[in-house]
Amino acid sequence: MSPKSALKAKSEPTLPVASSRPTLLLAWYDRHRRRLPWRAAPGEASDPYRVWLSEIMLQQTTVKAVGPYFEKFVARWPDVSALGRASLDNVLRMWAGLGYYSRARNLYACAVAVTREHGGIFPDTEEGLRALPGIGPYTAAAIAAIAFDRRTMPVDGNIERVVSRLFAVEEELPQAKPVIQQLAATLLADSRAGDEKSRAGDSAQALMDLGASICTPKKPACSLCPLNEDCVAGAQGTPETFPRKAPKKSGTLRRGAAFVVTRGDELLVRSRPERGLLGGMTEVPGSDWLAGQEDSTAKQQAPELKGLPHWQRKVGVVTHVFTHFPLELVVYTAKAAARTRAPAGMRWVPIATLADEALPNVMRKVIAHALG
DNA sequence: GACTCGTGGTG
DNA sequence: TCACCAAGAGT
Repeated sequence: MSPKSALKAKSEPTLPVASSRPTLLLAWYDRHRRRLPWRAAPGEASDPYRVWLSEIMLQQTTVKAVGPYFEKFVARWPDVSALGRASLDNVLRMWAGLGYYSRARNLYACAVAVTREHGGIFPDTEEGLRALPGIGPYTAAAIAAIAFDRRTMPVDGNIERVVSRLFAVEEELPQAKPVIQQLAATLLADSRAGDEKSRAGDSAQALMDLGASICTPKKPACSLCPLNEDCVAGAQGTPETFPRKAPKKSGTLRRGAAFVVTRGDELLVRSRPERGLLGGMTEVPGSDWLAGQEDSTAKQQAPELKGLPHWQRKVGVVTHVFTHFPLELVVYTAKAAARTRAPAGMRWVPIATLADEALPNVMRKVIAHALG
């Protein structure tokens, strides 16, 4: 303990330690923490592999959506070396439906790197973690704190919201990120000398649990909040107006056509380019997806399929909303003769095994619309 | 710093 | 309904 803090402690002997925000936060967490599949039991060491896997899956994705995927992954690949020995195709198939598919590619690349370059052991520092594929500033800090008890504060959307309310940060996001990062770090409990744990991971997860269950985007339950007493936005009665941010523009509608061609009990599919939207995932052939495109224009774009007779347009359209644009697809179906060969770059797959394909949800919608 | 990148839930 | 949001990263 430094002379300065010793002096402070002596001059303010009546200030109860338990009233500090970090302490209140941890006390609340010990009572109300969520039980999640990737969390170690209280007092037990957490598995860096499970922490890493969950953090990647949880990027921009809800706890509820991640649950089944996490269980599937750890059942099939119980450690990072097992995942590193898998194939990218199998990883993409297991990831299908969870979204943001570049995460799956980076997940696999990271597992290979840890297996081959780090002997199957994750780096235990923020810097070392940050150098791995798919691990950015947030995830590096989260793993360092949760898995290795490094005294650092990861800042995600939850923590941005909690902190911006607690201190009534008027600056808009994303400009406010550095300020929020600094303020968030003040919520870490002090490191004690010797064998005392910093509990940085618990502090971070406490803020996330708080953001998920009490300090919610809309209608926060301030009366249940352990930090209610010194929340500036709460005192102002305006917690919902934080964090400040500029309104985002919605994307322009794009249209396209999709062609569902069957050959008996098989379906014609192809793989999308490795980079870009739905990179590397399976799709049925179709037109480009363009703003202002007419359905009749979209239908022209299938030169490889021109030979097929009896095209039938399904009534209605399939709609899907991506992060930055909504999409409308018209669906055409055709039946190919028994021994029709797949055009270059395409292949026939049994309809019965479509569930095992790396099919993004928008394609599942298209196929269901066509065949259902 | 501004875009790109999925999907499902919410009020 | 629809805008917003969710344990963000890569370019």
